[in-house]
Amino acid sequence: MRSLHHPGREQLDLPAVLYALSDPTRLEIVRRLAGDGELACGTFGLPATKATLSHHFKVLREAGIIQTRVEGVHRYNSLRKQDLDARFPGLLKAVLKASGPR
Amino acid sequence: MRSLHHPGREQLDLPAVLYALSDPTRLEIVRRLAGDGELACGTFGLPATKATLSHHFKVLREAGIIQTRVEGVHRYNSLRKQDLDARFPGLLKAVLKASGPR
DNA sequence: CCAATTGTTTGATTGTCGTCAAACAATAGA
DNA sequence: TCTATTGTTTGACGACAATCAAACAATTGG
Repeated sequence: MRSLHHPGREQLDLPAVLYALSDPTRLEIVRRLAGDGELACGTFGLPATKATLSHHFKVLREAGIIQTRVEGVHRYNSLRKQDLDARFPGLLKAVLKASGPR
Repeated sequence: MRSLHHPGREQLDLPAVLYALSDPTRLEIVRRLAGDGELACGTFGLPATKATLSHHFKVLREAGIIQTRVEGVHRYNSLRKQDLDARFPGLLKAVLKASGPR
């Protein structure tokens, strides 16, 4: 399998980040990660096939919003809070707050 | 001409707002409005035809990010700062800050 | 080694987006 | 009234996005 691509902190692009967050499914993924820290792809229970979810994770990953750690047969995803906050201060917090209380 | 559509404050939708802001041209429009207050459509000097710009203004307007006031032959656009801040506290500020200094 | 599990990739389909030229609408001024 | 001026709308085109099924890859357990 091709290795997972994670852009560096300096490469984070605001339009790309906003675009990635503009999809309801991806926004929901981000909200859950914000609450739970680290989650495997299969544990989200969202109404989409695994192929579709894999696509959404890829969009979030390539925008630099999440990072994916491989452990055995699982992929554990987590928010890149520090990188996002360093590059776009207050943005993630505002988006999470705006997306409603958990 | 059909009257200009402006959604109410309560109807502002986060994904739609994030999507509208995810285009570089639209982001630039928002940045200029944030600095200059109120601007006619033709005064932006952006590299696009008037048809394309009209489209971008429409997307911003229908997402509730700007409001357009008709005066004579001009359309004056301004940011809906108060509505955005009421609905999504801190979001506009974070986006503007993240989009770089003017 | 074999089968089950987890997730990615590919190929196809369907729909939307950004862009432009051209036609249109509305207003202001001569 | 005629003519600029300003902006919107329409129609078209190419590019891209969301979705799924099916095939594939990688690991774990028996």
